[in-house]
Amino acid sequence: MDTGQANVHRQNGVALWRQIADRIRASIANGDYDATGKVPPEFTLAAQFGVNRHTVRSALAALAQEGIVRSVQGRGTLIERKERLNFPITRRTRFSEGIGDQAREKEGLLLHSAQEPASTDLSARLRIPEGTPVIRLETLRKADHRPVSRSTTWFPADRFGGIEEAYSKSGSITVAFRMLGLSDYLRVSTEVTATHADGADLADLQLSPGAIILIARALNTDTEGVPVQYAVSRFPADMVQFTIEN
Amino acid sequence: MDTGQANVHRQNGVALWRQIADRIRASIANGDYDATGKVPPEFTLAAQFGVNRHTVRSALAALAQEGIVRSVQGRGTLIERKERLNFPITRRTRFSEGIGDQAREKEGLLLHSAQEPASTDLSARLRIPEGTPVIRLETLRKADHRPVSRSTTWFPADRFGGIEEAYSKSGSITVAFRMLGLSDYLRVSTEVTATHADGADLADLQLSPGAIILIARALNTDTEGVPVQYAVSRFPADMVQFTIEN
DNA sequence: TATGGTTGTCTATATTAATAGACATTTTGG
DNA sequence: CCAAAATGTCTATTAATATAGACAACCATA
Repeated sequence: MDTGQANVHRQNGVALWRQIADRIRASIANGDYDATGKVPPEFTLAAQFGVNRHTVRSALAALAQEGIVRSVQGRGTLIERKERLNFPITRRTRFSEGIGDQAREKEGLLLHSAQEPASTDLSARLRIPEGTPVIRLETLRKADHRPVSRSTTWFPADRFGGIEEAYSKSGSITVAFRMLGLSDYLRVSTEVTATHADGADLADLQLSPGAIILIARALNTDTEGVPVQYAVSRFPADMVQFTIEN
Repeated sequence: MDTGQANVHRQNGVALWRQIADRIRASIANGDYDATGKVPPEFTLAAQFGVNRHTVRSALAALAQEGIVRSVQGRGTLIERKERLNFPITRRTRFSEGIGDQAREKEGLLLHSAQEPASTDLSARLRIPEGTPVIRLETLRKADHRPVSRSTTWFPADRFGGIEEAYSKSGSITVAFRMLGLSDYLRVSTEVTATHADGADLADLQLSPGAIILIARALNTDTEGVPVQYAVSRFPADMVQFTIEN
């Protein structure tokens, strides 16, 4: 669709090798090299981007570090991994079902949980008085053993006491809710923004610096419209896209 | 909500000053400095990020270049501009109404138009035979004289001949559709991804290199469900967020 | 098995990014 | 008006980034 044959820029605070790495990563995700299963030769890429071959090699080294490509002397640079998960955002958005069969193994890990008073912002979103106790879960989700999202999520403590255990056991919010007597819930709003990955993202999501993060801030309610969960989730932008079906 | 007190990273291909500029820009957009209307002193920022004061100065110089801050000797670094437009994505998403009163002046510019045969991908999305003529519009949207999106959008040529003129005159897709006899249309799907800004983005959207772009790929149909428009729009991520209300 | 295409490694050099320190200049507020 | 708190400017040094060229090592295949 978009050719994207824009050239690479100097003196912008982003090293050439990183810009090139980002471009190649995007091309791979886009399926541009599917015919061969290989990235074009270093020589060709260097000419294409108008840089020295060594600069391209730096870019490929970075991608190899991420596990996306593997260079083999004499053969070329092979594509190892190529994925972009699609997350449908609907009134009935659920993480695990959303992935569907895009991944064989799905995992939900509880990194940390705590009880705390609701901040001003949070209390407004959950429609509870400021300072009301809420349970905060820090979770990491994986698909086929690759981390795909890092979430911070809050629940009213009075209604969902013990949800940390329920989630820890089941690895699923949907199941945890069910264990606590909430059989159904609805996504009422989702805000989507994007930013550069910070240190925590790099560590948790196993990204390389300079990566882009998609952020979704979501509010779920029960069928009566009473807020039950507010979540801020961070996804690696090169692995994930959101789809909103109306 | 998220404190974001992650530190800055070295040797990642992204210059420290750029990482710091991005962080400060985000803090400004987030309203962190609203109390004073000023960015903290260079000394303080340097300590906060663990870098030399000169490095912070480079970051602030970049933000000044973007018109976001203005440094005044003796006083400090004043915040000039602070905006993040919100775009609701619903079944009845329209650009101009979506912005609503978030901007006083709204503009839609036609950069270029052409007629071309539909590609494989496009024909599938618009549900027309491959190669069927489509009209492509390249548009730029502004709010209060600042560019907020750069779109490429396609229409079936047989049904919407002359839409380039209609858009050019009105600066609005909604109005252009109406001029061609389509009084109503619906957003059926939107895909959201993010990437680094490329050269064209930098030029068209007046961004500084390294900026992040939110990409929305949208399909609109008439009330009968027949596709009438497919659009790929690019938004500066630090100025825009999407909201999906279910 | 020879050859062309490809990645791996090495040396050298120039430019950019980052640190460090000192001091000048300007504004604000007591 | 003075002092504190800012930003502005200058010099010097080190580390990271990028270019350039040459050649070795390896793989596929004709």
